[in-house]
Amino acid sequence: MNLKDFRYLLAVAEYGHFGRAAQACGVSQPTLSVQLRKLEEQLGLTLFERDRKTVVPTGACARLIGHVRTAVAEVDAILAAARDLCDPLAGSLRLGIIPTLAPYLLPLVFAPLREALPTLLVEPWEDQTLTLLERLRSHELDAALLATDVDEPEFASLPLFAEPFLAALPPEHPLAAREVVAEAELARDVLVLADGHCLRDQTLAACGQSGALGGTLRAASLSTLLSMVAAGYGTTLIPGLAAGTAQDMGIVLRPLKERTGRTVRLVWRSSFPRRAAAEAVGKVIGDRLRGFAEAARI
Amino acid sequence: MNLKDFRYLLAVAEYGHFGRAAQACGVSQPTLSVQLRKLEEQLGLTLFERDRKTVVPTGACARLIGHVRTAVAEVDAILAAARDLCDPLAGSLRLGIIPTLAPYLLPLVFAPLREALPTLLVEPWEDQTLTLLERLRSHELDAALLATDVDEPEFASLPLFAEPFLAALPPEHPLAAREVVAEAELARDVLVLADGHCLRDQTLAACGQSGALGGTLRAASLSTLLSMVAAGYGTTLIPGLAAGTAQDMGIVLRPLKERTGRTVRLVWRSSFPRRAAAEAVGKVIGDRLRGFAEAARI
DNA sequence: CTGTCCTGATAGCCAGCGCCTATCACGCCG
DNA sequence: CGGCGTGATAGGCGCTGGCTATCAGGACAG
Repeated sequence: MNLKDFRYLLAVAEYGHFGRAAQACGVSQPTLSVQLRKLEEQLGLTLFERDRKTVVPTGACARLIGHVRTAVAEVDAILAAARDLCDPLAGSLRLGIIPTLAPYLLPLVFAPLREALPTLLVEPWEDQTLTLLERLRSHELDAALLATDVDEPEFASLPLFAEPFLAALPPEHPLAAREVVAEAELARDVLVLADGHCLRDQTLAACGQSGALGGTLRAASLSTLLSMVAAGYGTTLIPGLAAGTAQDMGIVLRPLKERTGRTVRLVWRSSFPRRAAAEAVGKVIGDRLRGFAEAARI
Repeated sequence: MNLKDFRYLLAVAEYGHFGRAAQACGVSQPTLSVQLRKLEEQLGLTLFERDRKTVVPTGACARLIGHVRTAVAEVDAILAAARDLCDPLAGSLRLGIIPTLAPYLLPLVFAPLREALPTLLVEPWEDQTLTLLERLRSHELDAALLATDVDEPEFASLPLFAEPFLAALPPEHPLAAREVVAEAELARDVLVLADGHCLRDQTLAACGQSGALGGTLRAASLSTLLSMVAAGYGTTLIPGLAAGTAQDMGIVLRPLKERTGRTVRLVWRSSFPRRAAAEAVGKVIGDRLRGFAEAARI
C-alpha cells in the first residue's frame, strides 16, 4: 500500500485519462495502469469503469476520493512542515542559565542573538546547576549556560568566555582603600550565597572558610547578597558581569590579587541532534563577551 | 516515501523503544531502525534522539507527529471505507465499553454477535466514558457503549436498552426487610465509585450527597464496591446487569421506588465510514437486551 | 475495406528497496 | 569481567514498481 497509488488515483480521477494522468504523475502509462489495478485488488473493489473511450469513477471511488484527497494533502503537509523544520538554526532552543549569570548576561546577548539567529527562538530558563543538568537529562532543556566543568560523557560543552571575580566591599571597609585585594584577606568576613549556587562554592574555595556571619546568613540570590554587602554586613566575591549593578548600589569593587574567576560554558546532551544550533548560540555569546576579562578589570 | 514509515514513526514515538515498536509493527528491529533513518534523511531532520538507553522524540518530531497521526488515521479510514464498500459487515470493529457494563454485558452478547455477524470481529476495549470518547476522536476506537447522553455533533448515537438500577444492601441492613427502597433513603450510607465513573455521578444524583464513608472510600471498580457492600460498609446502587454477581456475593437487592436507571447507548463518530457495521452491532445487542428492564426487576 | 491512430492492457525485464538474519558496538549490572 | 539489552550495521534475498515493447480493439479517414 503505497502513497503513490493514491496520487495515481487522484490523477486518473482528475483527468479521466490514463495517459495524461501518467504524464502528470511523471510515470509511464503502463505503470499507472498496473498500479491502479493492484490498488483495486487490494481494496477489493472497482475504482474506475473503463469504457473503451472514457474513464469514469465508480460510486465506490466517489465515496473514497474525499478521504484520499485528505490523506494525500496531509502527507504533503508533513513534507512541507519538514522542509520548514529542517533548518537546524530555526525553531526554539530551551536554554538553562544559572541565577548568578542570567540577569547580567541575558540583557547583553538577547539583541545579538536575535540579529545573528533571527529564526531561532531562545527560551531562557533559570535554575541552579544541578537542576539544569537534571532538566538537560530529561530533555526539558536543550542546552545550559554553566560556570562549572562538566566531565560526564553524557554531555558535551563549549567554553564561551572567562569571567573574573571581583572583591565587593562596603565603602567604609578597611580593604576599600587598597588597589588590589588578595582573596585570602576576605576570609574573615566573606558572605556567601545559599547552598546549590556554584558561586558559593567558588567563593569559599578562593577565600577559605567563611566567618560567623557567612555561616548563618546565606543569601538566596546574588541581588540579596549585594544588598547585604552594601549595608556593611561583610564582603564577598562577585562575577564581573554584575559589576555595574554592584557599583550602582554603592559597593566598592577591587580586582583580586590571584585573578580568580570562572569560565562560562555552554553544555548540551552529547546526543542532542541540533548541536549546530547550540554551537551557533555559543558563538554569538562568546563573540559578544570575548575580551570581557580585561574590560571588567576595574 | 512509504506509509509504513509513518506507522513506524508513530510506533517508536509511542513505545520509546525500537524493539517493542518493531514487535508492534510486526517487523524486525533492524528493519525499523533502517527505515526510520531513511525517513529522517528524506525529511532532512532528526526525528528521535537516541540516547543509548532512551529514545526521545525531537521537537521537530513533536510538531510533525500530529500531522502523521492524522495522515495515518485518514489512510486507515480509506481502508476501512473500502472494506465497508465491498462488505459493510466484514472486518473488525473496535468497541469501547465502560467498566460498569463490560463484565456483565459482554458474556451475554458475544455469542449472538458471532452468530448474527460472523464476518465482523468485535474487539472490546474497557475504559471510562471520557477516555472512550477521546479514543473515538483519535480513531483508536470505532464505537463505544456508554450510559450517558452524547450531544456533540461530532458523534452519532443509538439507544440500545434501558438498564434499571437496583438498591444493593448488606443482608443485615434495616432497609433489607423492605420490598421497595426509595432512592433518597440510601443517602445516609451510600457508597460510590471513584471519580470518572458515570455510575458514580448517577448514583449521587439519584440518592443525594453521600455520607462520611462515601466521601473517603471510593471504590476503583464495581467489583470492589460490591465487596464493600457485602462486608456491610454501606449501600449503593448497582446496574441491573450486575444483579447476578451481586446476589452471588450475598448482597440483598431491592427495586427502587422511582425506578431510576440508565440507558445504554452505542456511540460512534459521525464521520465513521462503517456506520452500517456499528448499527448492526447495536441492533444485535439491543435485541438481546430488549425487555431487560422488566426481567431484571427482581 | 483497410490502414492508421488512439485508447488501455499485457509481457518481460531490471533496479531498487524493504525485509530478513547475523553480528557489532556500547553501556549497564551483578 | 561476563552476560544482558540496546540500537546500528552488514550482507543477502525476493518482491515489486518502474521501464520499453507490444497487443487488442474501437474510431475514423481514405
